[in-house]
Amino acid sequence: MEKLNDTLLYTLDKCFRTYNQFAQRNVRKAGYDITIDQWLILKSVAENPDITQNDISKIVFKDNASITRIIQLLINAGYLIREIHPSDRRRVNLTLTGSGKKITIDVNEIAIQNRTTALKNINEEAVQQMKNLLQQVIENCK
Amino acid sequence: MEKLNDTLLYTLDKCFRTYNQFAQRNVRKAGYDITIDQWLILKSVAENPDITQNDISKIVFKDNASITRIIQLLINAGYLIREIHPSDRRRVNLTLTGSGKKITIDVNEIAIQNRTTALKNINEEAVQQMKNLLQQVIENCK
DNA sequence: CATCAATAATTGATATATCAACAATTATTT
DNA sequence: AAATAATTGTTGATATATCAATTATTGATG
Repeated sequence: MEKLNDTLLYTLDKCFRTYNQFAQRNVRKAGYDITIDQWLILKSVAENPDITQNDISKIVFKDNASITRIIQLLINAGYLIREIHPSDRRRVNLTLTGSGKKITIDVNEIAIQNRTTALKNINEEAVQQMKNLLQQVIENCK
Repeated sequence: MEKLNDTLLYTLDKCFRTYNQFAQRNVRKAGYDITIDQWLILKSVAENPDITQNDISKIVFKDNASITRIIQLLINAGYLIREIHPSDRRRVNLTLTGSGKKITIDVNEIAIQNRTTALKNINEEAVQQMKNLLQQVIENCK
């Protein structure tokens, strides 16, 4: 039987988890009480002011139900406001609060730094090539 | 602010999830009621008969607590037997049952097929290079 | 316009991830 | 040998993932 750690999925999994834990650790260390996943949602609202939760779920590649619950936590934390959308009562209208805006920007700085560290000694071309390969794998799995 | 989907972490995340969902779907479609994560644990027991739960957690890159709970599910499903280790009463002794052995092998076949599909049109050299890059990222995050 | 289909979001159930606290056992130190 | 430290695993609490069922609303069709 093929050894576990020879597979690409294994390395992918390990890399993603290592990166994610590393990034999360640095955010905590800087004193911010937010997860990377929560920040990604704040960021997608910041970048797309009129976005729906459905679209967020596609962007951050998570289930609709997860988005609802994470957003509830972000509201509890005072980073987001949820209202009924004026032109479509099925939708929600998400707005960043002042502290929501601040933490989105602050954590973004840390995220950029994280990326720099994670990609140390890897040239831009190689990163691009890796992205292309990952994209090809994604296509193959559809 | 940098767009979300330009980042490597994003593509990594997406690729891993897509691959995982794809693999999981194929396992279900073949009629097996087991998750990829559960199968990975069965497989690591099959490959390392005297393994501890601590070591499993390192191999599959998960928390100790998660391993305990997943193993409990595998016991409930009749795939694993847990006993006290004869020479160290702190440890557990994990053994695959007959159906545990069978499903480990069966799902392995599907996993090999999944990998082939996922890596279609990607040559061996590129896969190896991607693994190396991912490994480099892992090192950078330590 | 009444009905049916589609869409947006929520909720429930179960599995898993993570951290911290804990219990049991074994190893080490003095 | 007794005290202390280290190791192995479990449990509790909370967050998240996933699927299915449900509600509310809007859109489409006859």
